[in-house]
Amino acid sequence: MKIAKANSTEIARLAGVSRSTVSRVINNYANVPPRTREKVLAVIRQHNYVPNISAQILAGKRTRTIGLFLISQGNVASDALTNMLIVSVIENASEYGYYVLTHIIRDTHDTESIKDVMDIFYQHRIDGGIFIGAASREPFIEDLVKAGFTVGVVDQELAERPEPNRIVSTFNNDAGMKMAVAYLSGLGHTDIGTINGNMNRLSGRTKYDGFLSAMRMCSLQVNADWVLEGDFQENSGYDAVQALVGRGIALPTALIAANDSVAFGAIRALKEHGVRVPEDMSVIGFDDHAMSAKHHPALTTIRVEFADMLKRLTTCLIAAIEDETAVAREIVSDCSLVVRDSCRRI
Amino acid sequence: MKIAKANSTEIARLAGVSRSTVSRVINNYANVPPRTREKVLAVIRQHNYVPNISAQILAGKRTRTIGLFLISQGNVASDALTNMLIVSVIENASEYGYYVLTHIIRDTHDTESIKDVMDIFYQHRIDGGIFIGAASREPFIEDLVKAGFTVGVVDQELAERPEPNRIVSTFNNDAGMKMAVAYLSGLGHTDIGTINGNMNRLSGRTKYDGFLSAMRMCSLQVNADWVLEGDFQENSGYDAVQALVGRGIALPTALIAANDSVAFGAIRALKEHGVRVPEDMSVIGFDDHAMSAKHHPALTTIRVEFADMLKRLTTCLIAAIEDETAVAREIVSDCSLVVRDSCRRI
DNA sequence: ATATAGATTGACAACGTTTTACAGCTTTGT
DNA sequence: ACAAAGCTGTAAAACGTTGTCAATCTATAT
Repeated sequence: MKIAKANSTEIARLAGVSRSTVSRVINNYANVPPRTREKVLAVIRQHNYVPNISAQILAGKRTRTIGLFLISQGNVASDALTNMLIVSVIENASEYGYYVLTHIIRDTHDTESIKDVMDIFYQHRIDGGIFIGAASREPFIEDLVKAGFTVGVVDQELAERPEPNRIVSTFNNDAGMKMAVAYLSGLGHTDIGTINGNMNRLSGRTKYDGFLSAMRMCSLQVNADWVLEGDFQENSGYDAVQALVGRGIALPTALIAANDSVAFGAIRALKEHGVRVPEDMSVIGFDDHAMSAKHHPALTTIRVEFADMLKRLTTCLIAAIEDETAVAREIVSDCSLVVRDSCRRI
Repeated sequence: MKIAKANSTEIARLAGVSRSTVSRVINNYANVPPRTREKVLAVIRQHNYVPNISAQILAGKRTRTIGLFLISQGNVASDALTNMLIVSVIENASEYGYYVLTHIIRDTHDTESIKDVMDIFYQHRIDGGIFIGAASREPFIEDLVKAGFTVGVVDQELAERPEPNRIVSTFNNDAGMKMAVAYLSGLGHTDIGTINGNMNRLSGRTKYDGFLSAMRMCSLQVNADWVLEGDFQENSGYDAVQALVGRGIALPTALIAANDSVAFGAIRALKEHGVRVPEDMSVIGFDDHAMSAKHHPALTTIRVEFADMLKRLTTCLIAAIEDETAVAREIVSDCSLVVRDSCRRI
């Protein structure tokens, strides 16, 4: 069905002015007297007139749309954290009158997938984009930055040299791990193990590196038997602990999980083997997942302010889009230790 | 920074043809000879040329964008189910080369909020929209349908009269409730209670109505003491059970929760009072939340194929956008009973 | 009354594409 | 050799805005 829509010519005709004047009214320019403005506004209201966005963009206006790119690498589906990130971006963008076009990148190594992303920018569908799950040095992001597009990236480390149209938001995985180790060490633990996330992801690697350097800093030995593989999924925590217990070797007294889901899985497996948390084993998570406070035992964890982080990143991106000068290019969010019931003094 | 972008004039000049020919190549028209086509494509590739989408739309093409509208009514944040819905729409739309603009409607009774939504349509930012959490008879949706926009709505009941540009997707809450009651009744339960969702939401009301008629159908008495208030949130299940147990009255032998989160909360409260699930109390959830299989005890629940539902709705919407004739206007998804460990024969 | 500054308005060329109408050039059948 | 028919390619008119420039009013000061 063809949608009948008034255009500015029609409004101008009905209001007895020129299209220019209608445009001036729409864009709130100062040089139109109240009487004329009111007359035009009345006609606009009466006809439900809304300017055609494509025409506005074509004539040089912003799209007032930002892209939100989620790198899925397999598992994007039903995840409360991802939802929080998306909602956080959308709600914040909305505050500034911006819309969000969300796109999922299945595989950053696939030419087709990347072409899709580049096209969104080159088509001029969006004014800028936020990338979650990609490193800011990823080649295609470099390409976008070089081409002059404005991007924001949630990364694990800041860009080596800041560029005006690249905003990098990090949270300090490394510092978080140090908090976890220091806390456990303070409770008297020396036998500390860890369940890693995917090591082919930067966040997996930085967490593990953080763990290693934190252990060194606290003068604790890293026991290779207690460094378990995981993939940020709940089941991987379960499986890792099953395997560990199954080997019949000595257990650590504390475990640091790459995230809360992994910690849940680990605790589930521990329970099944009669290892009580926190009596027999202290467990620390990472992220402060929505369920962590409700979990039994309530999970001690390293809280990351994801929502706030994305909110700040969105705000910065929009600021950079609207005014290319004088805006923060680096956002560092701190982690904090949330002490609940899953750790115990030894 | 100004983005340097080739336009079709430039491509035409470099390829030694006219702009029209470039356009014909881009749009894959038949009447351009292979030699010319190749020549033009080469130049396009070489210069990373991508047609300006606004210009295309302005000249009468589709936006190839659909709106995804989430009605939040307060609680939209960190919810795995919502994420699944969003991802499902985006991934499916992507299959057809469509983009998704996600928008959150905070309050369907707020004029400003509704105006924002209408504007997105009237600006011609999107070709159609999907609404989650609104009834298809909601006035502003009626307005959109009347204005000729193509919309898809996840509703609890089909529209009274089908319209070519309105697609309604339902899942049978009512039938789901009947399955739950019938299952419990089959296990020998007669004392069945329920924890409702928000009664100001259609899904809350239809579930409760479904419960009532299912009880009638199974010739079971509804005990008003066992009809508990909830709001679809985990805590409301906890609170409802706390209140119930606190009253010191006889307990039902089974509870049907408005969704799995509420069931989790209810079970948590039951556990705290030493009421074992399923030994002392059977509990059935609704939705089949991602956590339900992992929950302890694994939750028996009425599974709703949300992802599949949204996928079908998206496909239908796009079909309706591209071809206004001969497309399904009604999508009914069935629920299914997933038997796990939270119910027991009495 | 006149000059002048300032306020208001309108005409028109962009913006980058699609699409229509048509002109020029080949074929093809006779 | 000629007309009809098919191919290619071109020119120009949309599409609906914005923004610049110049023209026209209006009020104020002289």
